[in-house]
Formats: sequence, structure tokens, C-alpha cells
Amino acid sequence: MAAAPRSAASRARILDAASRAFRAHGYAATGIDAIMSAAGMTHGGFYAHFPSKAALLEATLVQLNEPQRSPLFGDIVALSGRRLVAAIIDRYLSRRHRDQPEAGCPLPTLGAELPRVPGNPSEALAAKARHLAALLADHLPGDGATARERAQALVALLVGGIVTARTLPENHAEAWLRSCRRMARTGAGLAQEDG
Amino acid sequence: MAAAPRSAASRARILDAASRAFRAHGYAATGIDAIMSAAGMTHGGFYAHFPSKAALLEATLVQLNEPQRSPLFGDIVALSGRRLVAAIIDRYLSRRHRDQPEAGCPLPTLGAELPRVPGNPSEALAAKARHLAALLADHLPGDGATARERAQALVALLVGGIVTARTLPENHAEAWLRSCRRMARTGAGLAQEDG
DNA sequence: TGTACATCAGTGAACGCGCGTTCACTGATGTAC
DNA sequence: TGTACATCAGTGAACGCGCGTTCACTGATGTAC
Repeated sequence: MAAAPRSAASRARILDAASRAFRAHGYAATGIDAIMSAAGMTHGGFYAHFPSKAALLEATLVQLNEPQRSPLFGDIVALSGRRLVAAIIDRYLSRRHRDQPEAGCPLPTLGAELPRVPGNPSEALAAKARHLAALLADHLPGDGATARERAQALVALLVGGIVTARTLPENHAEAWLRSCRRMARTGAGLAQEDG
Repeated sequence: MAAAPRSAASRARILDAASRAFRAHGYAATGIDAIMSAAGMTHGGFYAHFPSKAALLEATLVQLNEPQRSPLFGDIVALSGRRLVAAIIDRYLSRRHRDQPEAGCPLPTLGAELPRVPGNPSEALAAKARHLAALLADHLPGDGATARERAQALVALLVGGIVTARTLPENHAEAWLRSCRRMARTGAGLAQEDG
């Protein structure tokens, strides 16, 4: 039996605060002090819940990989086929996702930083990319190999669409995202519907 | 007349070292000490050349926006039309670019970090994205509006392809990049040639 | 119900350490005469 | 050609500051009897 958790509620608050802060400001730029403040505590108590900042990062990524926790896709499990694919494209490449990194996918925010952090935390990110590609592949038209290929490129387009849209000023972001959504639908083999 | 530069060669060495280090390790994670060491000097002399670390970042981005300095495209100015587009896609989404961030495009490495840094250094990155999109649009098939749209999404796919491929382990990166290249060619309206 | 004690969760001060920045100084180079 | 001096480029020690981590301590909760 592992040691009993101290306070499950506190641990969950720390984990949630960290998950949002890492996505909003990056891993290195987020201090434990800020995380604990957001969780309503002082920084000293942190080490009763997690052995290190690196372990906290790992825990946030594991949690984000739980399907039911997936930030953007919680309520679209009822869909399937091209309606599912279209919904993922539209939610991922949305203005809301661009503007709220703290509530979005960790790939655009942490994808560039984590491969440089010692201890391979980017493995969890790679798993996220592969899971998303597998989900898309299951619902794309075409045979298996073609669908898998398209799904991989689609993930890249989603991630890159958000990364680039976040560097652009607000008034250019919307048109940019629309262009990305259009290529995503075409690349996915979906019929072009509305803009 | 502005003050005469101290040592143009030293300044250029600092700028080059910083440009590579920022792309390799990110902006915040790169110390002035490391940059000056790479330039063959001690850290104290830095402020004779640049007023601050932020100004150094700005200078590196401006330099990377000079067309003739563009890291990946130096020797393809002779091409045009779909051959140019195909060459950009193949070089950008290459194993070499994935493996050598310090010599590559700043968008995948700094795209997520700079929008969070105070002082809007990401404006220079946005300019990079727009310049690349404009270059592609000039050589894509289709009318102006369509070409511009496709070019924007293409930039997103290029950037996202490298970001995601860098999170993946080496043995999966090659197939992933190939998938991205294929969708990029299709999305650009090019005929599918070899893998 | 009441008392004594053990355990628990969180506090806040303190520790190294590295970073951006400053600055007095050194040695080399250039110029005046 | 030689001397005296000013200027320049880079050195290295020092400064605050913030961060990850540690730890002695406090107050609250639970349990034994």
C-alpha cells in the first residue's frame, strides 16, 4: 500500500492550478509560489503533495491525457465519423482556443519547451499527439494507412494553426484560423461547408 | 550620427550566438553568460553592445527576417512557381530541420514563448509568418485570395509539423514528417510526386 | 463526556543558486606633437 | 622615431532578485482510554 494521500482536495487544487498555469505561461516561467497561491495555499506546503516541480509537470500531463479530461473534446464523444472530425477541427482552430491557452491543448503551449527539459517530459506530449491522431484516424474516410497519414498531418496543422495564430495580432487571427480550418477540412477529406 | 559601434565583429558574433541559442533553448532559458561564452567573451562586456537581453532578442529576430538570412531558404531564390513551393515544403518539414532547431526557423521554437514575453517581441515572429505566407502565396496556383488562404494554412502546417515532430521520439519522427509533407503538397495544389 | 496524546496539513523563514545588470578596472590601440 | 595621453574593448567581481527546495514550527483533527 502506498502512503495515504494527505488531502486529496488540496492535491487536486494544486494539480489544476499547475495545469492551467503551465499552459498559460510555460513550465519554466511558472513558479511554485504562483501555483500554490492560485491553489489558495503557501508555497511551503507543496512538497507534502509532490516530490518536485518536474513530478508536478508529469502529473499534469498524465491528467491531460485522460480522455474524459481532454479539454476541448469533453462533450463531443457522442459524435462519430466526419461530424466528429469536423467538430474537432472547429473547436481546436477556434478563436476561443487561441485566446485561452490555459484551458486548451498542451501541445501548442508546451510542445516547443518540453523537449528541452531534462527527464523527457515530452513523452507525455508525444502520447497526446498520437492519441489525437489515432482518434482522428478512426473517423476519417479512406483506408487505414491513408487515414492514419492524414490524421498525423491534421494534428500538425491544428497545433501549428494555434501556435501561429497566437503570435499574430487579434485582428489578423480570425482570418488566419479560418484558412487553417478550411485546409484541415479539405485535407481530412470532408466536403467544404461554410467558412 | 549615432555612436560608432565598438567592434562590429564582436557584435556580430554575439548576435549569431544569441540567435542560435535562443532557437535551440528558448529565450528565457538562455543566459547572457552562455551567449557571451559562445561568442568567446565574458558576460560583462555584453552591455557595451546591447542595452538589454530583450533588445538582443529583438535584434536576432530582425536579422532572421532579412530575406537573404532566412535560414532554410538561402539557395532556392532561383526557383519559382510550384518548384519553389515544393522545395520550401521539403526543406521545412525535413529531418534536418527537426534535428537542428538552432539553425532553423524561429517560429516553431519561439512561437509559443514570445507572445508571453513583455514588450511584444512576437510581432517580429508574426512578421516572419506573414512573410513566409506571402512568399508561398506568390507561387501557389489559384487566384489571389485562394492562394493567400492556402499559403496561411500551409505556414501553420509547416510550423506545427516541426513542433510536433520534435516532441516525438526519433524513430517516429520521419513517418510523421512524411505525412505532413504529403498533406502540404496536396493542400498547396501540387501534384503528388514521390513520398 | 473528558482528558492526553499522536498525527496531520499547512505556514513562513531560510538555504543555495543562477540570472540580468552594473561598474571599477586593465591592457591594447590610436592620435598629437 | 619617440613620448604622453585619450579612448576603446573587454574583464571579472559584485548587486539584487526570484526561484526550487528544506525544515522547524503551529494549529487543527482524530484516537485511546
